[in-house]
Amino acid sequence: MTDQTRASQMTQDQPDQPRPSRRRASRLIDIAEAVGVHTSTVSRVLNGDPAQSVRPEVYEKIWRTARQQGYRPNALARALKRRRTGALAFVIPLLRNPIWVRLQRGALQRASERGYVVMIMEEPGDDPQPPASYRYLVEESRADGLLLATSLRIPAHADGGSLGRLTPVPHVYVNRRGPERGNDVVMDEPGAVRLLVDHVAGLGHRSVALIDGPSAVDTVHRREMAARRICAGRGIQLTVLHADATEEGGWAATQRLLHRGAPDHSAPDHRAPDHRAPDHRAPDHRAPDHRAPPTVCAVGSLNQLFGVMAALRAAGLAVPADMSVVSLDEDECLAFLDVPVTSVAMPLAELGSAAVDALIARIEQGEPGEPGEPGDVMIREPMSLVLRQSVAGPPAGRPGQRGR
Amino acid sequence: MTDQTRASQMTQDQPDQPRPSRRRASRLIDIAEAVGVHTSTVSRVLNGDPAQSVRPEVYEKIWRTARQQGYRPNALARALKRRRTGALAFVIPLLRNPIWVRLQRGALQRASERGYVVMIMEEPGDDPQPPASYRYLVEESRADGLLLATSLRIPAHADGGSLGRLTPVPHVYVNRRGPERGNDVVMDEPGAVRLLVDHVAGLGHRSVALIDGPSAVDTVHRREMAARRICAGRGIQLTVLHADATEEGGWAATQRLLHRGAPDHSAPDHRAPDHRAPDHRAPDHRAPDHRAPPTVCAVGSLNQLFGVMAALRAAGLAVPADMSVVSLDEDECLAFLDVPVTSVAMPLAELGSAAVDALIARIEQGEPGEPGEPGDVMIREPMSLVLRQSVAGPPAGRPGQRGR
DNA sequence: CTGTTAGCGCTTTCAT
DNA sequence: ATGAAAGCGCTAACAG
Repeated sequence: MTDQTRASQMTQDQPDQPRPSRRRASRLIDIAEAVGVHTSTVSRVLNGDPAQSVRPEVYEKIWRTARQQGYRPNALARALKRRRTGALAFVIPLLRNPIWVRLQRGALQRASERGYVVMIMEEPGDDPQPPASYRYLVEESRADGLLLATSLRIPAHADGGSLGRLTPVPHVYVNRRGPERGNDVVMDEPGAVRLLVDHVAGLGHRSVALIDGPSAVDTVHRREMAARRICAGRGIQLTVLHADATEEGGWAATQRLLHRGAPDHSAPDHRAPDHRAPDHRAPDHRAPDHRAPPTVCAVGSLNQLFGVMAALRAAGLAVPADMSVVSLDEDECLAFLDVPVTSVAMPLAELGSAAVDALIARIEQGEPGEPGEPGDVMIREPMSLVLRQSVAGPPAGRPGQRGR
Repeated sequence: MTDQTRASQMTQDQPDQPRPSRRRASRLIDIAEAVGVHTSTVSRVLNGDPAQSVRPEVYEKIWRTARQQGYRPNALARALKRRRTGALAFVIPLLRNPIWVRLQRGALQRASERGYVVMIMEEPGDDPQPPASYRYLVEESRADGLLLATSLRIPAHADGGSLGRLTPVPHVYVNRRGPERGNDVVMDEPGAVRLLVDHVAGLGHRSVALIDGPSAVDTVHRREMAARRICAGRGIQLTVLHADATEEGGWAATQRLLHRGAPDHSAPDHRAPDHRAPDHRAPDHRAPDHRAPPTVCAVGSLNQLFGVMAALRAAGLAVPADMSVVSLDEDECLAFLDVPVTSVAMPLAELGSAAVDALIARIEQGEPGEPGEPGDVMIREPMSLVLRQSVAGPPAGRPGQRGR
């Protein structure tokens, strides 16, 4: 079949050298013939079919020849027959954020334990697709189900259940909530926020700022809601600032925060070293703001954190003397910054592994919806505060206040 | 087949609700029947078989029904028949390093342009497997070929060509050189080193240190060789320090560098903030070292860079006044560090995309080796120096020297 | 121009 | 305890 190809290549020297063996992979039938039994027997033996037993001698012989022929079941043929590929697709928004790395690792690990392979797809950064646009992976039988960590918080109406229409596509939303209930695997964001707030409240802080990604991102939204509730309950003032989940974004948000309540816009041009810092949110319509200025910045992502620290530094604010900082994203590098940054470490690997379990449950149960309803899962693994040097009590003498 | 499963779930209320349609995906034969032609005709039309034409009316009708049935070719069946899966496997060592992220992006992008999907596999960090251990992906027909970026520099003898034995497995080494020649896709590391050395040499530096990963990593090895050659050629002293490609490693290597030639080991305990800093290399047997102390640190990876900066800071050395620093890994966050760090930006995305092209060439040519030999590829895209504030001339008055 | 025929490699009743 | 037969969904000769 590939004769023309081969022919065009054979007109070469060394025509008698041991030609790169073109022998194709060993098949079930090769073993069957070698052993002198039928393929179905080989199949049963190799798959450890518990139903019936085989004569110990054939059993032995089959395994032996399989091993010596280096037999590998053809995943394609098997999948075609079994109607199951043994692959999961994991759709990730922006590979650059380290949280996905950890999450991925947990997922990969667990999937392989359960006999699945994971194919990772990166959502094109420029135009985020709705989750339904990954249906094709299942419809084309490339994967049995979808792990969705797409960037946008999916409005209930927009994509409402279209993922499970027609051919029901097994899927779970990872670290996000999808439009329909019952397919979400998330962490305890409120718990993380509470840990953080309790920590700084205990130190005497009375006003905190939360700098996080766009509120269209579900995690961000959940953190914001939790923060509002918790701070209200503890009588702590909260200022929320949304910005891109980038260094730039963190920088810009911090600028906004620092210039809050400062009606003179004549502040020196605090710009990021070699970038422009576009202001993404509509101008703060409640400015000038007379609330107590925050003495703590909680930052939603590592990337933003770099921008926040830089902006604080540029404004001449010392951390933690003038401003405490906490990252909601743990990373090894935090320990090595000029001011080592305290963070909340989330159970990311557990999230990844739980998501895989949840997805496999949906795949293997066959019929979706209804009874035995898998339901949403919230990772119960405890998060922890990684104490470093970016948090202290509020600036001396003015608990909860900070001078200009 | 899934009857028992389903049955156990049917004993529920709402037995009359529009049960989640179990209709399975539309097949070729469904379209054929709807249109009233044979499946082969449908197949030809849908695949745009250039050989023959069809009556425009059937052509139209086929496309129309295909679209309205939401037809998706079953990748499994197709692959089984065509003996090609349309998938590539990308084996990556440690997802945490940002360079793989960029590389991945380039690869994903290009692969999808060429009609392939990429499944990413992460090599278990603890015990790196030899590349040959990923053969199974091809042998089981899960992928058509392998993009290998495994962590270890493969000794020529160890794995000698075993990847192409028996069933020849199409593969390329990405950013690495494999045991056999002809399957490597790499960047111009010497060029990067030259760019860096020329830059600092032009500023008057005469002694530079290269802090990089373990020399078992191929990139590291190539950079070291290039650095030795180039520095020798320019009369510049070079000190090479290997350490783990982590923050810890960078910290430890810097310690070693700073204590070089200081026979008194009574130096204060410069330890990383909250880690131990194990010394990985055998003690420097040529100590005490009387060469001119380096006035520039070139750092091989972003993770190490954090450790290097921290160690310099802890030692009371100002950057760039006392020591210039250059990262061989560009990343947005470098612009936001307390001292923004100059770096060499490598064409990572191009590398990823070139690797995909190279692999596809090997896959589609059928017969490996011999004529039309694809050969190694070196990415020609230019790298560039991203100038920030971590580089200055050598400490005043002592060109190329630095005080203790 | 289009239908027939034969599988790809494997699993799975159903016989024996 | 094992073989026969059917078929997953698609493609590719080869006929007409």
